[in-house]
Amino acid sequence: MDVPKRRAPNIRDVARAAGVSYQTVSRALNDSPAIRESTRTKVLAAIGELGYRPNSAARALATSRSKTIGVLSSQSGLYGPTTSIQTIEAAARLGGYRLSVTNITTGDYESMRAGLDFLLDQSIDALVVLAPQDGIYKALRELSIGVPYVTLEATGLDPQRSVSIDQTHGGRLATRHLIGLGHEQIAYISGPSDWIEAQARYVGYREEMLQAGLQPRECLFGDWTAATGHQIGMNLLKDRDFTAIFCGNDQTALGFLHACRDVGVSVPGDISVVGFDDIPEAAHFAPALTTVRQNFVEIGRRAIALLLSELAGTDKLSHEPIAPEL
Amino acid sequence: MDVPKRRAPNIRDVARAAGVSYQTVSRALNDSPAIRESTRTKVLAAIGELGYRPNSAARALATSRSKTIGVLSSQSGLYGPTTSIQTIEAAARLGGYRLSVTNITTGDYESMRAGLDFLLDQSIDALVVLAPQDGIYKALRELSIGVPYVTLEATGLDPQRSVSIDQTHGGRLATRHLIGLGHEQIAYISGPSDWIEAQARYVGYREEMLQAGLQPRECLFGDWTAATGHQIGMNLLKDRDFTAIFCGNDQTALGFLHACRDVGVSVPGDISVVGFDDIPEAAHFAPALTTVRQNFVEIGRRAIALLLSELAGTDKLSHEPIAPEL
DNA sequence: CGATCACATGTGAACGATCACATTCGGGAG
DNA sequence: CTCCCGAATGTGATCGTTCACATGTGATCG
Repeated sequence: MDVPKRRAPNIRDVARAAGVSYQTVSRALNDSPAIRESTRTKVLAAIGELGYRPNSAARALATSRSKTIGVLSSQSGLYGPTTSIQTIEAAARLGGYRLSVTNITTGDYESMRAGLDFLLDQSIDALVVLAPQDGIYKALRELSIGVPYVTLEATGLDPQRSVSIDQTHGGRLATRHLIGLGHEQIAYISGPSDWIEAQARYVGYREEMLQAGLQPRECLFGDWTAATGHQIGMNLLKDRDFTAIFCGNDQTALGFLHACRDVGVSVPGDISVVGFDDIPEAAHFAPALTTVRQNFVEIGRRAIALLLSELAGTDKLSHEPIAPEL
Repeated sequence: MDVPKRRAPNIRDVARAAGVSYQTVSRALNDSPAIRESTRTKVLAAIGELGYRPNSAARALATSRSKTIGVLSSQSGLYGPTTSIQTIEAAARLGGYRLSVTNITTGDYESMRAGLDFLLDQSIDALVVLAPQDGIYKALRELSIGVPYVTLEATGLDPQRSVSIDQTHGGRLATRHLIGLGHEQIAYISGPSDWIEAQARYVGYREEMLQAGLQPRECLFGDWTAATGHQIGMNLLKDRDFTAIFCGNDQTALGFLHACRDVGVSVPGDISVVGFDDIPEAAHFAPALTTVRQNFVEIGRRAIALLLSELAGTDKLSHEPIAPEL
């Protein structure tokens, strides 16, 4: 019977090879203390010999835990979410969890719901929501999630389950910096209007302006891309009734800088520009960009720490928002 | 018995509610043709009422197909891989598959192997390898994969299972462009030395130089970041024994442009710069960058098409490398 | 020396789906 | 009216693991 059956070895094959019962093998796999060291090594040897890999589906079925964390993410090559997800993935893997990521291309309610539905069909153990748009709370409410979840970068609406950087504070920082340079006419280019954090940054901008006795300007909605930053910039620069600008993210700022070059306006001579995110490229823009750093790694770390501790039944951790820095 | 048990409804609960057998429910779920339309709707109604979701673990166990595609990806906020993965995710979801992504931070053999191991433990149905570094083939060879897989952006070493953009051709395009501008001393900044596609681009550069009767210069290894581009640039510009440079990717080019500003060298007046990738920001650099466009979306699309057709048992599709464009 | 007890191991029954096969039900042909 | 056949539905076994509990095995102690 040396004919290799087309079937992968299972726990009983290992048991037979090791001369023990299948349950003993199971114990060896799960680091049960109730097993003699000698038998454990015997079992592990058999496992190595057969090239046995535990079947995760069977395990998931028996334990009703899939060791999978679902991630709903707004489609975006954006630096922030990407960084956070990578951190989450690494931390999850360390904790024995894998990630199932679903991207949504449009931020509308329908596709959020579809994305969540897709994830919930997968019997995930926990959920990370990195879709910081307005519709998300409605979607989360309507589908009864049934598993622990966190929302990322959606400041404050649901503090118990959200990990975020204090965007309002970030907006104030950026604005204060410009005011400190002596500017009084400060424009603001935002991201899409339905992004929660973009709204929060505007709030920070607004508060800081009012506090300094200055007139906040209207919020110009972009889409986080350099192309839009450029386009809005070209429009703004026609009038040029401002001396400083706060851009919702660094890509937008890059586009704006480009517009300045096109029109022959010098930065920071004629106009001061502040970005947001501190992407690695920002230091190399022309000129180097002043920007607000967000610790996306910390975001990811906390998100996963929160979930894992909840999955392990430990007490909840702290939820204080993370402070950004200039 | 109206007490809601803490247990999620299963297929038998649905069957009971609909007044049919569990097998009939299964048939309704799997769009079996052997079921009357009226019973199907009856079953679907019961499903909706109970909020039943099929248990994917149980299904995976019974069918021995997990509907999961594993992705091994080199850690990178890099534009290319990120874009490809997003495309893959969308296409996979459309085909009913979900993605399990594992990032590796260092490109060494050990962590590749660990990453693959982690994925193979998950009973994946197929594998996408987006880790275009030298060690990957060894790792793939040593772990017997046992499922269909494709490697992405690892030009040509295993044409049957690889989807790639013709990097050599891309390297030639970029170099030819510079030669066409009349340059004779053309430098080259690469990515890390173990990246397969970086090597291929250098080959293209080299071939094109030789063909034009010019002396190719040595390959300077960076790490795809702007910071390194800047640093290498500062070094290079001390001597300034070249009039043009081909940068391995756009971020590197950005860093190099920064170095040029630092030293007071004008681009493209004194030195011509060509990038690679055509990231969305490239058009907004100062000055706007000439770059080689790679169709990362097409890469992702083909990868998933290849895998899905193999999973469905259809014939293999074409494997021609994708041509980049300037 | 035999009862006790902790420790180590083994056995049956889930988990929730699909697969393979058995059964029922109508309706048309002979 | 019977027989047969295909369409629709039902029943037992199975996938590979863990859980709950039963059983065996030494060592300890009076």
